[in-house]
Amino acid sequence: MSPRPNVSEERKNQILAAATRVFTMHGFTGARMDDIVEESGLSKGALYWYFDSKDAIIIGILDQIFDSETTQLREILEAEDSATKKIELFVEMSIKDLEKMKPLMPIFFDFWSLSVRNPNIKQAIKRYYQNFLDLLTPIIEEGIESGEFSPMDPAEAAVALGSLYEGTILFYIYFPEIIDLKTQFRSNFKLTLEGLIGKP
Amino acid sequence: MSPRPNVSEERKNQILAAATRVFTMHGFTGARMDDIVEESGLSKGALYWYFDSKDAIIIGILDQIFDSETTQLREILEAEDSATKKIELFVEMSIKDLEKMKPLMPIFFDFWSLSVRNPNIKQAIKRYYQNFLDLLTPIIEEGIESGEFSPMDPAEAAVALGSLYEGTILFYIYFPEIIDLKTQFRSNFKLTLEGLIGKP
DNA sequence: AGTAATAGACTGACCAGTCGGTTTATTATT
DNA sequence: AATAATAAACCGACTGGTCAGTCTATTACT
Repeated sequence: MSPRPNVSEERKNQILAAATRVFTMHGFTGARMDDIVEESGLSKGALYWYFDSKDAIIIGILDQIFDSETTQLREILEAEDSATKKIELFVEMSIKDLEKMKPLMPIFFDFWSLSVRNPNIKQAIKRYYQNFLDLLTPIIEEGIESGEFSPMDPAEAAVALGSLYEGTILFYIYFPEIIDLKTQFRSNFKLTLEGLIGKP
Repeated sequence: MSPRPNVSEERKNQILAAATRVFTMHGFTGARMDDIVEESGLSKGALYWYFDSKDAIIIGILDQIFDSETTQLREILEAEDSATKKIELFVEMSIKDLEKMKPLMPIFFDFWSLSVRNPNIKQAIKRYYQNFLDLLTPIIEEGIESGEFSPMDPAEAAVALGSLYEGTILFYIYFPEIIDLKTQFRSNFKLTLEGLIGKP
């Protein structure tokens, strides 16, 4: 038995939450471990007790974000709807998620940038996108089989949808005053959905 | 008058070329000024004679890339083609450009990441995307007027095309073994083009 | 002679990670 | 019930190395 109550989970979350705030403000490179120390209300020793390095903290954050994201996405597949309806559901759910993610978006730039040099981070991101594609592909297959969509390569179409998703976020980051995320998102996917359906 | 032959332009290009190579290998943060010194075959004094700071070098690179990019893009507008044809031309030209840009792609992650904290870099990127949108919007307007495309907000559609463009590159970076850039690019834009055209 | 250009040793701020030590809750022993 | 023993959790001063940018000296050309 532990001679002290186990607070590991609580502390880890405390540190990840603090780190997320600090990274949001200063970026990964700009953030100092001492900033996270201060923000978390703990000490340097405590930080390094729970995480081996700055890198380990960022991977912790990534996993946290990605876990919650894909769990929700998976629920769409359960629905007994048409493929078109599922895609629409997916868009609406993404919009909701995006609102929560807004403040985190700048961190993603850092993640992408770090992933070039750090295989662990690269793997984490790849896993996430792969999951994304694995969820969309069967929906499109389904739509083609049912005759809702024109014949096409489902994997390719899934990448198209994913690209649109990520690209829209990118543009939004640079033009938040011009782009209304919800409107733009709906209109982008409406366009592509019509492309999927094709001409009769 | 210069008491020595003017080598400024040559030196600047020499430095930017070296810096591009070094950034590609190590990323912006990971690259040391001494690396660029070595790669350029010059000295630290020479580097700082031509560029005030590391930041100044990155902005130099950005301008170089963006200038060549938008110049080509502008030529499309000169063409006396239908809007559909112009979009197709744009896609084909983008594909050609992309091949050249492939090795530079990881640098863009750094640029995006840096732009969060650095207003100058942010401005440079915004300018580029804005230019991009300004070129696409009139093509779409034209298509709507001529009846080629369904009625829609041209600015919104331009953002959709831009998002697709950037998003596709993003996915390609993570799945180069699965995605064939040319095929994917063509199929993505074909999809959206059909969406633009809409049902009769 | 005068100036643009180049060289590279040096400085000083910065910061990830370490390490010896301290505290605290729990269990074992008297 | 008091005390000792134990191990997890925590603290923060310090180290060692890194690196952008500076500065003084030198070169090469007109």
